[in-house]
Amino acid sequence: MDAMRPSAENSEMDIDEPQFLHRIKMADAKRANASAMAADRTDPFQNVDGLKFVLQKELRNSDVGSLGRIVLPKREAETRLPSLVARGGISLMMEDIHTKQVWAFKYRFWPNNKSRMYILENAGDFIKKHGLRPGDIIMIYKNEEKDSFVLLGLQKFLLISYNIYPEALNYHILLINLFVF
DNA sequence: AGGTCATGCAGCCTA
DNA sequence: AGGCTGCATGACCTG
Repeated sequence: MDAMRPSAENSEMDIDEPQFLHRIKMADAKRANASAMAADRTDPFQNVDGLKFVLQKELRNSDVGSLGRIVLPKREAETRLPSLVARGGISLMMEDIHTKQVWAFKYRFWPNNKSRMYILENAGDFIKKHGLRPGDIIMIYKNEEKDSFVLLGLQKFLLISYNIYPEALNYHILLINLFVF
């Protein structure tokens, strides 16, 4: 299982290489990595077959712990998920593509200083069922035609459909192949 | 400096 | 007592 996880960055250094060349190389690699990370955060698999990237989250200890709630990134949540007026939030139905199990999550926010924190609640069973751990990634896409969403847990190659309107559940099976790497 | 977010934790609830 | 809810705190990041 750990073999599937990202390995640590290769910091091995070419001893024969002049020091300045090595530094330039490392700086370039760092920049490339940084821009790749930035791209991931905004739109890693942009607009595939009508599915628009909404957000991704690398799961933390507190996300996969016993509380069953996942903190979502604020900017993407506010701009790309349904806006929340009441702090009680909204209920979301999600269908597991493999088991056809339908999960009931709750999307809500907490007041935090003068701002908000956005939370996906009742995620404990989902986390446990699929063995998600710190470092695993979930991603949410939106199907704009159906005004619905897709949720993925990357480490386990899970494909979960998530939508506001329960009648629109079958639309993204083709995505599976995109995430087998 | 101000914002974000991972986690701490008080107080309520339930048994 | 122990778990859960709802927010508070503080480390860290960004501009």
